[in-house]
Amino acid sequence: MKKRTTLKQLARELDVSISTVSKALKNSPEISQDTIDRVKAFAKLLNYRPNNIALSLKNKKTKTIGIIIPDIVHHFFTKVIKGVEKYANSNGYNVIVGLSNESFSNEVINMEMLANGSIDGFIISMSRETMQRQDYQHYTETLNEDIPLVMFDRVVAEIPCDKVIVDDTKGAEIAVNTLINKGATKIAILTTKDYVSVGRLRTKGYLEALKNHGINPIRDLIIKIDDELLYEEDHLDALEKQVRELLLNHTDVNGIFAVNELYAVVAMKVAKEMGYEIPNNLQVIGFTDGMLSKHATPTLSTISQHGESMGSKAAELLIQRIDERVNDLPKEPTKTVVISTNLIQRGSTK
Amino acid sequence: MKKRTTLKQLARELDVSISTVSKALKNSPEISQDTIDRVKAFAKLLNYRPNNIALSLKNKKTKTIGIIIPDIVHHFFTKVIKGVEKYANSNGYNVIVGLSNESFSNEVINMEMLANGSIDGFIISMSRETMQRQDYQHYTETLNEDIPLVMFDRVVAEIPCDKVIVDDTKGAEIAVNTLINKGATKIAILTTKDYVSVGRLRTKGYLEALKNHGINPIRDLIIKIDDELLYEEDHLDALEKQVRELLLNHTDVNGIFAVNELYAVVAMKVAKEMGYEIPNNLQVIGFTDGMLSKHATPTLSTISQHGESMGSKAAELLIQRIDERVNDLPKEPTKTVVISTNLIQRGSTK
DNA sequence: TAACATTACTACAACGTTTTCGTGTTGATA
DNA sequence: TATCAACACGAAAACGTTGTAGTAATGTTA
Repeated sequence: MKKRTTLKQLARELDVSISTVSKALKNSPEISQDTIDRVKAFAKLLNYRPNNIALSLKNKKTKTIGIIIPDIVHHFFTKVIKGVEKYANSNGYNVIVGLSNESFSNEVINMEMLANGSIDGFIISMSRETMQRQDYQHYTETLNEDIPLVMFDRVVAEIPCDKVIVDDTKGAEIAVNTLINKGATKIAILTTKDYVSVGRLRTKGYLEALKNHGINPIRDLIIKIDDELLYEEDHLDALEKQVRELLLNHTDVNGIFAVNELYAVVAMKVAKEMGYEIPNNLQVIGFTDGMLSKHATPTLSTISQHGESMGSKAAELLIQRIDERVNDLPKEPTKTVVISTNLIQRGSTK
Repeated sequence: MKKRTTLKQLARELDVSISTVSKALKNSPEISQDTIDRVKAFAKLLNYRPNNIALSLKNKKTKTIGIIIPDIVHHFFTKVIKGVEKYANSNGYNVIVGLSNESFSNEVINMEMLANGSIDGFIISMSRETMQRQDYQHYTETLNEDIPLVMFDRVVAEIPCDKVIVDDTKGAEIAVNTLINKGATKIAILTTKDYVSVGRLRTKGYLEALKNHGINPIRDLIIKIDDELLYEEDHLDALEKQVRELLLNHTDVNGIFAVNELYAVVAMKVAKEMGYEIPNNLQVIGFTDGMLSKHATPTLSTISQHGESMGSKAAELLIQRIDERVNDLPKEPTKTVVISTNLIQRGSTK
């Protein structure tokens, strides 16, 4: 195995000490200009570059942050990664990605793998299974070990750390308000089971909007979908069936709010098949702005989540914590940053 | 800053040497069962875990692989990452993701950042700009430094390294053959500029299929799209315009082969607006199987690229090379693995 | 000319591991 | 009782850096 150029090699060949080489490369005033020049020239010749690992060991920081997400084949998370990368890179940090695949044990394993000194801090969105089990021990342990942690989107109040979320409730409210203002009178919601925090909050927003307009919620119009494996396999059939039943039993539904893009698109598909005309007699709004929204027919109006901003913000918060830790600064109280949502109007609303 | 438990601390508190602690934790026969038990109990108590960075330094390997891709907000790349992660993780490797954003300099910077010992090897798909400039110096340098490199999808013959590709030509041929067999007689192709290798190869397959069926290619039907920023911003207008012109000037086009999903979906949209009925008087096939294909109306028939398989395979090849290097094994000649494509029939073909 | 500064370097410890090579204490054997 | 394993452990080097604390060889000052 060929070995990379090290200070030691340079020192030996130039017949000076390792310290001298190190200092020369850093333009230390302790070293004569002559020597500096010689060392630098030779270092360039051998294409010397300092070994990051050695530096990490010495400095006790890796300049790497770990991001753990439930699924990478998902536009929102991908946007977040992009935001994290951007901010991290421009601050000299690298990004390690860990995928939990919505599984609790994968999440734990991934975190343990990285918590052994490989990273300076975590950015995490909880896996579905973790939310279900409500087992947050691995987060607590991480914090106990004084490894900074920032949660985003799927967060949980019990963990005392910085968080980045969107105002799910407010976003949902805006969506439903919009539907109402545009004439929808009977609005259904496609949401997730309650253990998914974002689904729960968005449902709350839906209910509040109805209430503010004096509309009584109807149990039948609140469809809580079991989204196990939804994105991975083609388990869309169940979803389609539920939407079909909804529209059969309540033919006068004229508004649908879906807590994600996929539900909205599937709902539009089913509705179209059943003869509904979107947006004429049925208006639809989704949540999260991705590829599907832009290219569906009709194009889908959505509440945009600004994933990239969330990512940058999370990275910013994390790096602040890292600095705080490294420089032994007093600990700021934990923050929760709310990224504002906004409605992107497209073809699925009037 | 709170410090993690180290061997030294354990040693001091247990009043034995560091070596003893290290060996005890590894069940060395040199150490008495008594001591082993004591050490282990105490280590568990203090939640000791070995410092990865120190191990990396000592072992001269990081158990981390770097993957550099042009864009993460892209279903195909995301699938590849998933495949890489899966294989890597189950072999004890972590994955660092670097985004070039289709920019040459970003690619170079990212690689340099990681080549300083942070990773054991690279998995790369070239940025568009790199393909344009045909400047491969950073790849060559990486290989010269004996850092293993595996390229996928967007590869280039000049670089002597393992590669994972799909048979773009064959895939395109299958697509066009299918269109012809299903009755299409005048088939257009939406492709990229020639410097994008995959576009060039897929165009080649298109031409071969036509030739095999005795159909003369028509220059006007070969639309080479300048896809700068296509995915990032809404520069779809230009694309739409080109498709519209095509369909206006050649109203009898009854088949379209698009070298990616997005082109296909946009083409379908424009065609529908112009009154074409898909698949009755216009059939469409795309390349790459993503979210859009599954949820477009009609659903899009595509040549599947099997991104996840490509990722796993790339990871496998890379880890083999790493082992080869670490164990000073003789170097195998470089391989190019071709992942077979297949047609997924959906609603856009008869 | 003795005391002291300045210059231009080198030695060494430290970061946290692993591993090789000791070494002192037992108990058994001749 | 001297010799020698076997046992249980420790010292030290190595991985590649950085930074502190020396240290010679000059030059400057009183």
